[in-house]
Amino acid sequence: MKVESVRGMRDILPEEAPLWQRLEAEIRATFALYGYREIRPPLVELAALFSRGVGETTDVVHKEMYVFPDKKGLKLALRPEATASVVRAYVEHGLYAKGDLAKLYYMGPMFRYEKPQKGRQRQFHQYGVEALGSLDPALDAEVIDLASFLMERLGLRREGLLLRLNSIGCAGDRVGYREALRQHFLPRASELCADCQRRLAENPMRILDCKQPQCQPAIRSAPKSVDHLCDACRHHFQQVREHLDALALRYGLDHTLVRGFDYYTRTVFELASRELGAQDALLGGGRYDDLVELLGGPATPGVGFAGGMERLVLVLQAQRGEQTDETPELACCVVPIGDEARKKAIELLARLRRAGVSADMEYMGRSLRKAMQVAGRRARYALIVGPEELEQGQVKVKDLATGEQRLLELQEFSAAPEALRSRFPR
RNA sequence: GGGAGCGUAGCUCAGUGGCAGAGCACCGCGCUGUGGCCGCGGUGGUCGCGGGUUCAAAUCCCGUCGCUCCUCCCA
Repeated sequence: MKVESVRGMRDILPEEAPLWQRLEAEIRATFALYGYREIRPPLVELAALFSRGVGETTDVVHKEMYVFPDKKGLKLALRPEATASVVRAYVEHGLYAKGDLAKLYYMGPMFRYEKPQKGRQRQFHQYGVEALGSLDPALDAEVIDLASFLMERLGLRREGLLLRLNSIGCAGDRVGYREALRQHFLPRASELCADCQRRLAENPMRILDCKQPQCQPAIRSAPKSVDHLCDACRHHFQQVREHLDALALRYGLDHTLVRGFDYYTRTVFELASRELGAQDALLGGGRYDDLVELLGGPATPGVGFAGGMERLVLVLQAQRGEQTDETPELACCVVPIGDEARKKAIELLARLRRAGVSADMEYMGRSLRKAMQVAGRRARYALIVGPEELEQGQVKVKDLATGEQRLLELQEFSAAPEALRSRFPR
């Protein structure tokens, strides 16, 4: 049997893990600043949750979802996105009963059966927020502000980002809008690509998304969703834009932005990077005022966004390339000389760790010179434990940055943790 | 889903029919108990996998798996 990872599923190795940890910490801190609390739904849900919530005809559900039967034949799915899961949890646990706005965030792996390439894996990671319970357009703007602020904190230059905005109206508006699109595209069907001819029957809004050159003329002259909004939706969109202006958030209106999931209503937006190549979408989101009710809860509006972590890691890696961080991982490396000293060294090593001094030892049977070399790479200090020192009741501490050496009494290892720790300043 | 390129040592890659290589990394020695520089030596490979052509295949052909890029879709 050949052991290798499954296509599209990759290991995040220790080398890369600190970057992920930093990214995760930055995301959590930012979400907390905006009053969001973490929710951790399971990775596996009933497949029906997504076919109903996200939409049976969406690419993500009908082409890309991992679906499998469990031992009882129950149709399960690895989550392709998390909004449906969060809303399911919201309904299932009656979070609405608290009569307040629920501000929830999540972070974790998602699964889509796609062709892998740079910045796109089959198991990938998303972070996102969901604000459930308010129709306030200020909340739409806040969610966009949050997304934008997070990118700033991660050091993405504003000029490198592109915020696209649109409103696709409420369910009622879309009935009329779809009809208008159908009337527009039907006489031009022969100009459209094969995919779009199919979309014309299934979901004409999808045509707006098409990038095929042959479809562009018909798309450019197509009716705009913003011209088919009811009074309430038009007012809402106007308010969102005013709030964005007040927050000095720059955006471009994109009448072809319709997003890939069926649950969106009214505000939809996307943030892309100009510096990422083909997979340039950083995050996307919008309002979904019908989803809670659709999944069995009371009519409750919602707004949120989700972003991909792989792409942020790519951006952060590019940034890191310019600077070098040479802080050693450990405070101390214990280097014993001889078998007798080694026994004592193991004891001292345990004491260091209990005092909060990160420390490790040579386990590979390397020569003293080699052990010192490794210590020089991994740690700030080398603790040399040899027969000569032990005879005096001492060990030697070498500062590997300066080369200075001093002696340390063995009694010091029995002192208070803070005292011992102070002997190894980083 | 469609198109193109690439898989050779842990890493980066050279080798394009004739003994599988270099640099870096790793280990040892010079320097018997002290790292970073230098020098010398060494370990390490089913040449992604399977089949075919050939006296002979890392090299040519077919298939397959994986990665990368474009397209598509998206995060």
